[in-house]
Amino acid sequence: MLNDSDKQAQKQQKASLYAKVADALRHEINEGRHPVGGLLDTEAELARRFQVSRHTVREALRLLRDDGLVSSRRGSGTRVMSPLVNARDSHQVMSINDLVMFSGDTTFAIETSEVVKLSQESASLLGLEAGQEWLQISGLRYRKGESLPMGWSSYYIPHEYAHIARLIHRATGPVFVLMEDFTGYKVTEVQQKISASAMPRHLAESLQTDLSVAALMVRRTYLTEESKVLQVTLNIHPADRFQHAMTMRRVRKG
Amino acid sequence: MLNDSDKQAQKQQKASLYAKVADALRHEINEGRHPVGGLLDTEAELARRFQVSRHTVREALRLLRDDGLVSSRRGSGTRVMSPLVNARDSHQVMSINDLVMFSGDTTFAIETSEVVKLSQESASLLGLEAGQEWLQISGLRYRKGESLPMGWSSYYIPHEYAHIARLIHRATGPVFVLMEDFTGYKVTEVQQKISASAMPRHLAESLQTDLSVAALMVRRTYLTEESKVLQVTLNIHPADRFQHAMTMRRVRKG
DNA sequence: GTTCATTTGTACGTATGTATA
DNA sequence: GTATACATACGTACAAATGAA
Repeated sequence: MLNDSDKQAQKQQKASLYAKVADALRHEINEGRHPVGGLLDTEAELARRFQVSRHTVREALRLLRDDGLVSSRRGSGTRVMSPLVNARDSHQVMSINDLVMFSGDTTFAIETSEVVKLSQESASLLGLEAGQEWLQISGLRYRKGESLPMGWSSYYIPHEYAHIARLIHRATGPVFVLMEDFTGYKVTEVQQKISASAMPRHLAESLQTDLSVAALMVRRTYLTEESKVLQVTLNIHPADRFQHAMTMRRVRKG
Repeated sequence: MLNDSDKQAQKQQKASLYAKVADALRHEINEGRHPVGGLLDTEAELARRFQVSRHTVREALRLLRDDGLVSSRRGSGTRVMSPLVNARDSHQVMSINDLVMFSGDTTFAIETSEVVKLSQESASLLGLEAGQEWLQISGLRYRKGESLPMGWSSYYIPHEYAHIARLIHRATGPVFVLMEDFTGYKVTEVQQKISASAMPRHLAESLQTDLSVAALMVRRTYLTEESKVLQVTLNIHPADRFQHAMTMRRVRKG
């Protein structure tokens, strides 16, 4: 049986050069040799010190950046991040099972596609401003092979992008990916709100359900870096046909 | 005002070369030009096609890999991932607003604390096996300063750890942290299921609500690395008093 | 089972662009 | 404006894994 330092040594021996450099720097940072908030040695200095090329140093620093341990800025340098921020356990990584719902598992039967002016009521439901115009695409969503719809989906898209409506018909992946592709914006934040309510009267018939069944409402707002709303989706499900599942995992450290 | 393609073009013009290559490939994949599960062109081919160096192609592919869109294997090639798996949401970092709920914001008024044998019904609700014995701690949860309860909370803990019940009374942070501390296990995974239902008859009175109001049910299962269930919590909220909010953010690099 | 061409991974060198101080 | 430091991009070479002959 190998002890820890043996194991570590063995590990280091097999590791790539940039991984060794990264481990060395990680160790130095953890030991407090580089003050938090301070600048790390420059890439050129590190290359000299470890007797490797700058390329190798950059690959090593990339690993540390991916771990949130350091942060680099062009012209400035590479800074050691606060351990409060890095801490790896503080951010948990989740796989969002139900976003998968929007790919191959389900089909979306579009019923309406039109530009609408938001009423006070629907605006508050969507978290948008009343009176604004949005492209609204609505329809029933079915699980593959099932005849009862799993819910009613509505997409709201800024009316200036109304022309991508036709693309959504043959879309395979999530719609917001299409939106990113065609607007040039990048979604950096998704806000999700899940609530319960009574079954909306006007949907009971299409959903082939009873007004006594509760509804699960899932609203997602897709925001760009500049906080522009690129898309809002609202999904309304009969309580007995859908539940929102999610798994959070502690990130394992390298 | 710029139209879409102008904006996209402008954005592309400012972007780095490898970002442009990545965007082009992303676009091709989204359009279905590269079959899912199939091999992408080799790095050398892409370099020739885009008239860039292999280095630039590799940087572009790195972006796509980070997004989970493709996956590379030495000796084999670069494969287009299933859209079920990719969708880049696989690594998103979320701040779980509602887990905060269990700390300072709210108070928990314990009403019952006893070891129960799970009925078939409650077992299926909890995702546990019927007939097993669990410590059940239940009570009303209040927001600070409010007189109406925001919901009914139940904690289920393996009966062999029943002695930590008394600790929960004065607990400040999340209960599962206590559990980790006293069992020596570490929670590596939390499964969450959110569903809607009718208001359970036996809770309407304590919650001071009406049977006509729907209920939002949030179940969390805390698992150790060995998939041992360390804790299950079930929260039942009147639809008008609670909604589950969550924010997902793309991890920023650099 | 071995050999061999293919393909990605690692590592080096060099040069230039661009943001920062 | 100038020097510095990271970012981008070109090139080359070899290592290691893969898969087919």
